[in-house]
Amino acid sequence: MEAITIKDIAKALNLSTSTVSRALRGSYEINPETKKLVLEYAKKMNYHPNPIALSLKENRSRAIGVIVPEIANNFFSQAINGIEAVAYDRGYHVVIFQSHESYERERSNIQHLVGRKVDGVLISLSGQTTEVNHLSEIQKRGVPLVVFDRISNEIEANKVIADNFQGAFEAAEHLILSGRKRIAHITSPSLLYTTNERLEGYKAALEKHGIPFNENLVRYCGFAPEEAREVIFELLDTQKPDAIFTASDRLALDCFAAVKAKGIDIPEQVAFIGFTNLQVAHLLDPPLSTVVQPAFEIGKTAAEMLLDTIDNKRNTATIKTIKIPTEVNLRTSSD
Amino acid sequence: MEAITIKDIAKALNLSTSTVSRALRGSYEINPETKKLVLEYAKKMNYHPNPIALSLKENRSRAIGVIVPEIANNFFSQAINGIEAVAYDRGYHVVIFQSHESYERERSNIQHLVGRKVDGVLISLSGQTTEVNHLSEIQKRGVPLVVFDRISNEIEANKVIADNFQGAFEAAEHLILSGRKRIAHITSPSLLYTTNERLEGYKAALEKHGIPFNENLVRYCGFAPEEAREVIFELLDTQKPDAIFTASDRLALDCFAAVKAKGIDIPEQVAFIGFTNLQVAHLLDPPLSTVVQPAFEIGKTAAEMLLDTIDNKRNTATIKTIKIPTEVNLRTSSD
DNA sequence: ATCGTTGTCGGGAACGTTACCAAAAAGGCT
DNA sequence: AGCCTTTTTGGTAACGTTCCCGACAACGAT
Repeated sequence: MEAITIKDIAKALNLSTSTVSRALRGSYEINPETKKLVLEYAKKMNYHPNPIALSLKENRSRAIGVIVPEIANNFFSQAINGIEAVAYDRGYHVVIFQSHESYERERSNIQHLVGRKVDGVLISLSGQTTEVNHLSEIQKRGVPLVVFDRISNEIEANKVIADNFQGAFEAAEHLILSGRKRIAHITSPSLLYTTNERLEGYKAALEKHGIPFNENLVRYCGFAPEEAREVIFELLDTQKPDAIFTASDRLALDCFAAVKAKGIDIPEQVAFIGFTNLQVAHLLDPPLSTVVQPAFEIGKTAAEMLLDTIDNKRNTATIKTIKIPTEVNLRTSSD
Repeated sequence: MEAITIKDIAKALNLSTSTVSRALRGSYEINPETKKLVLEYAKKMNYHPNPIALSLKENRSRAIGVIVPEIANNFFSQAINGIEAVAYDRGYHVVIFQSHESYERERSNIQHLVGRKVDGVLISLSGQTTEVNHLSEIQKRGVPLVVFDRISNEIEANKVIADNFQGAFEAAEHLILSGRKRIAHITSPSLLYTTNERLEGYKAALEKHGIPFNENLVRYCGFAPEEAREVIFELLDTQKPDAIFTASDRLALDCFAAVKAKGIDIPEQVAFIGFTNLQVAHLLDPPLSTVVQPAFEIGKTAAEMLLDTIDNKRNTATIKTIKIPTEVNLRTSSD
């Protein structure tokens, strides 16, 4: 069973395709009776306009593309839910892609999206992405772009991020106030923007409380599965921290597991606080203190910005970075 | 900056579009020198064929669609990773959609996918889906379909599922062997196929060990956020179970939280085992026993089946259901 | 010299849709 | 009666690509 087209309708009703087309979109310049005839027949035959033909003609698709490193990451899947909520409301479809932290995949995804004529792109950069030519290129092609969470200073676009500095500051300060002195910070590769923001927050808290910054207590950790475990073991052995502040979902879990595997008591020997969106943080042993990012709201805000520029409701000349507050959830792991 | 087309190349090189087209796809009947000329110019100008035009012409897109209830569910995001792994290898893009457990959204997603001429669809049914006309319709249109995990008996298609019966059987049996008598089963809405499979496994284990099946110990629970909590509270109060076996990620977490909130000791008072793909099961308090489904492998297998039928490497006349073994991971919550 | 063959290319239609330009009929105006 | 609007419809090009068909030259064979 093939899909019915405007031509089929035209033939069946002895009309021209242009008449049918206009009737279907309710043009004023068409006889009400003809219009009714066409609409009824279309309904009966379950006619749906071919979106591909429309895209080819109009150079748009009524869909926006989203690229995230990993949907298995709770933060990103929640952000996507925020994006979908507003996009769906405003009549846009959302096409989801994963870069799997690979720069190559990210490029390929971008290629595919612009080829498919998405009306805009929302992206959170992969951990390997060090240059952003692929992004400025689609901007040159006129594709609206909003970067969220994993942003880069090198790209001029609207951006939405959590207040990483503030979150990290509060987390570190809390550890300090509970009497910890050797506060380690385990974080993502240093080329990520969020990494630096969080590091700065951490440093600021130390400085405020007169604790000298000790480079040896900071570890950058890539995305390889076994890497985190090794990094944390080495850190524990050589630096003997009395607190750990981690910078992401993934790292929090890996570190948490590693510390427990070593038989170190949390929070007695080492206090722990993570920057994460885990929904199970309160069910862990012990319950994990977290800095939570408003993932859904970040997605929602980013999508709104994007759709506003697409629909020309936003001044495209001025770009803007929206920062959304984080929230600190203290539980027993950092007591 | 607009994308360059075959016409542009033709004009620039004083050739016809047909010649350029053939040169680009390396047709034998084209002068090697002309071919070289065209290819070099195309490369220089960064030419990429317009996939939309191709789709319109060829009625296909080199993309497959995936519809899952919720990507925030670990099982599904892992399954998607399995799907992407094989699709990427075989030159197909993967378009991800969420039904959010809504039948309407599922229909709308299907519509969008066939409109966009995906070459095949992988779907895991929403919790609200009771009839599958939207699926048989796309089959009639010739779109290959594979259903995975959340399958339905009413649709005739290739299917991939975990061995739910076996997993449930082993879980229940383990609880029985550890001396539990009143084993509750909290599960998803009864119209889901997996629900029944797991229920049957649970029943079979009871029967094997001479424990009469008690309907009051079984609870079906929808997808509303607060529902699980109420259901489990009511169950605990009225039935006093000494063990709970839950049928999904979501339910396991909600129940786990509810039981702990009530101050009931796990596993002392109530043993607990979940059917889940949580990556943090071993970090919970106490570590959670689970029946894990090979999500990645399920996705991989389903995608392979789909791509095989798309590429005509598979006999489309015979349909098949592949069942993949589950694995039971015993931890302290069920001691 | 004529013919068929081979190699190389261009023209046009088609995929489904919309937009522009005509065209025909009907009606109103002077 | 002649002309100009208005209403309603049809024809065609265009979006980017491929594919079928035909054209034309060069070439060897008869």
